[in-house]
Amino acid sequence: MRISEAAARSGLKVDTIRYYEAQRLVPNVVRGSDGHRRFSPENVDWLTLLYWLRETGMPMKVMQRFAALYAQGDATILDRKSILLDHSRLLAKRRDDLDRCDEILARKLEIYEEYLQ
Amino acid sequence: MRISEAAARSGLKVDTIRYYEAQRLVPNVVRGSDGHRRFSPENVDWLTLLYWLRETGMPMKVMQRFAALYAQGDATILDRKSILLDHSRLLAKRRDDLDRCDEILARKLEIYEEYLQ
DNA sequence: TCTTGACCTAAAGTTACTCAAGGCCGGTAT
DNA sequence: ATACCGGCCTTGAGTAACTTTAGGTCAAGA
Repeated sequence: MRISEAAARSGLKVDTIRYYEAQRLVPNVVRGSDGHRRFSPENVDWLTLLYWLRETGMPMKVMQRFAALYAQGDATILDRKSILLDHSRLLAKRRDDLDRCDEILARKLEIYEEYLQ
Repeated sequence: MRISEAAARSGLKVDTIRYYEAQRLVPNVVRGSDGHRRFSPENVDWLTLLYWLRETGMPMKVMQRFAALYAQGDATILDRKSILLDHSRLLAKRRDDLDRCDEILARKLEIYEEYLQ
């Protein structure tokens, strides 16, 4: 499929996909005879994963390492697993941050209410 | 107190505090006779709030609006309240994103396990 | 007295996009 | 046939939010 559809399906913007490809984050993207990118379902799966990893704060450098491993095939699955497990610990930390921030907001809003009534 | 202590207490870096002040995000910071910044407990409270708002993804522009209102005093509490309520909706969205990402990671890890055993 | 450490400013550098300029190409309306 | 449109292409500049660097002041300790 073409880039606009890959964007719609993955969540990433067209520009971001091109940028990610230039940064070697998206292996195996082939071109049609017109020079346009053609995305396979596997490509789109990968882009979708990148979208969620970025959305939840994985740094570019880690994504690059992850993509390099992915490009090397199944022999790197153990390494990729450990990257995803690390990221899942980061998700837990972020959830804690959200809880902490919620508390702080609740306290502030309480103080505002005192002023308001 | 001095800037390094304000940084330690708020969570922000020294450099970020200076940058935020330059961006008018931190009202009422006074200087000592040596030209150094002096932070009151109220300043530090404010910085801590900024730290958590940033940490949970509030854009700079919103922080600027929020800080401008804060600088104008109690008459703006209703507006500030609505900014914090908006942000708290954003927190909910982010929690959903984390859950969605967790699911995706779990599926990937499951696939990896199949390869690994 | 000399140096160390914490502070200061202004300006350049970095990250991760994002947008703009300019161009190619296939399809459709005139 | 030709004019125009939308979607793709590349390169390069622009942006946001810091972060680092360069260069300087000043008080206190060895």
